Amino acid sequence: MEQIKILLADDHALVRAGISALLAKFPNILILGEVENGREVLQFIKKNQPDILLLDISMKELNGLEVLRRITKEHQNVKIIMLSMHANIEYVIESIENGAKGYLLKDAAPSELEIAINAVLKGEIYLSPPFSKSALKEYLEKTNKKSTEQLTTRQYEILQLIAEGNSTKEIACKLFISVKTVETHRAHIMFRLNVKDVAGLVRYAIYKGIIQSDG
Amino acid sequence: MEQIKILLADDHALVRAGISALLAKFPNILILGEVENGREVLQFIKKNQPDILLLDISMKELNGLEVLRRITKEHQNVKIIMLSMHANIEYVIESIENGAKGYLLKDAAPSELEIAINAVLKGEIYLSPPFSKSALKEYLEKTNKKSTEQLTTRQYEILQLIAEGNSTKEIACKLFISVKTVETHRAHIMFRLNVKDVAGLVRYAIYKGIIQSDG
DNA sequence: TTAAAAAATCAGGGATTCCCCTATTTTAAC
DNA sequence: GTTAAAATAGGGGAATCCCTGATTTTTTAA
Repeated sequence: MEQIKILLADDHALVRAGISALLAKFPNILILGEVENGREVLQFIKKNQPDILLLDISMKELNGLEVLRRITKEHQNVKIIMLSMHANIEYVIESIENGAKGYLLKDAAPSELEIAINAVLKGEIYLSPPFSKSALKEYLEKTNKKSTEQLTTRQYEILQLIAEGNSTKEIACKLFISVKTVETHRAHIMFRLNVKDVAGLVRYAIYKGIIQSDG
Repeated sequence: MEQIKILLADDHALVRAGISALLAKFPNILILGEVENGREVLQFIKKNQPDILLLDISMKELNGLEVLRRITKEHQNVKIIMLSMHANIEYVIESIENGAKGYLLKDAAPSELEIAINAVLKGEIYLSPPFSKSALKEYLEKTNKKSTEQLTTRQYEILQLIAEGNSTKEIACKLFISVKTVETHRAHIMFRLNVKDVAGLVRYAIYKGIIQSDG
């Protein structure tokens, strides 16, 4: 039996070591590496090809969803299972839409780990029990609704600059566009996200992991 | 060698199983039980006497700090080590003041677990490295109340309103003060916190837990 | 391939806010 | 009882925000 190569990403060393210890019980599983934030995931994955990435959502530097978006574009061969303490259906949907093959609650029974890993290796999608059935329904409903909460690359770029604290003028300079254009973009972004002020944009950006609240 | 009896309390089954697996490597450690919330800790401890309680802070039902307060009054023989993902010195101080013998970050290296357990069994107090040395210093400084990064009640109140997305005018109305006063307050707050825009205020507020990025 | 939709660009003008400075009153500290 | 800090507020100019409207480019769909 060939070994399953796994990369484990979680920002809490204890949790990481724990899950590692759990997985060590299975002889056909090999922990290729452990990393503690999103940035390290991207670095690691450039040099190594794990079969499965166990990816915690709440990480510093770059959060899991953000990492997910960046990886799935270029590394389709890596199957990603999200690890999360959030039982929000929104996270599940967002994860699956962005190419994750599984969504595992930290609340889950340890035995689920093995089940999830085997499932995604077979090409299936695995969701922790609270979701499984209802999730897909809601998912289908949402896909018909165009997922309003989606920004274009440009809008995303500008949102990031705003949330980082750049003024309208600074953004205009950096992107070589007019102040007026930046204002229009900001208005569009706010409309899309259903937010009415800059504070809301910053909260959204942090919530989504586009920027970090520290540093 | 006598066995060390441990009770493990954490609301995430995976994490619990992981730490359990880690501890299982030590023959002189016995996991007396695992529980998933504060209420269960209290129930368990009525019937069994672990030597050590590994107590996660963020749990549903009853959170760790609350459990800590209730247990230390009646069960002084149980040594409690807090488990936490929060690196806030405030939590550490609160924990130790309420009778915890240790404060372990989930960020900690797995080897710390053993070190911490041995330390508290000897009657010492163990804190995760980021604190250890600086913690007591900061504690002493705080009791003297200097800390530049401290806001007045009014400033705190206004910071919160700003970060929640209220405009200057809205804040002025809510607090029955002039728009100009709000502006002055905001300037003072920014000076204190060394930030230069509203985005920075929002990031700070989220970082400090004054507001949440969701909801 | 062409027509339609969406995205990206920019502007005018008025309301609002921001920024720097100054200033008074109230409250705390020593 | 003097000093220091906090809370209050104003003037004035620069910058930003908000709404409407518009052009060009790109993407999507028929």
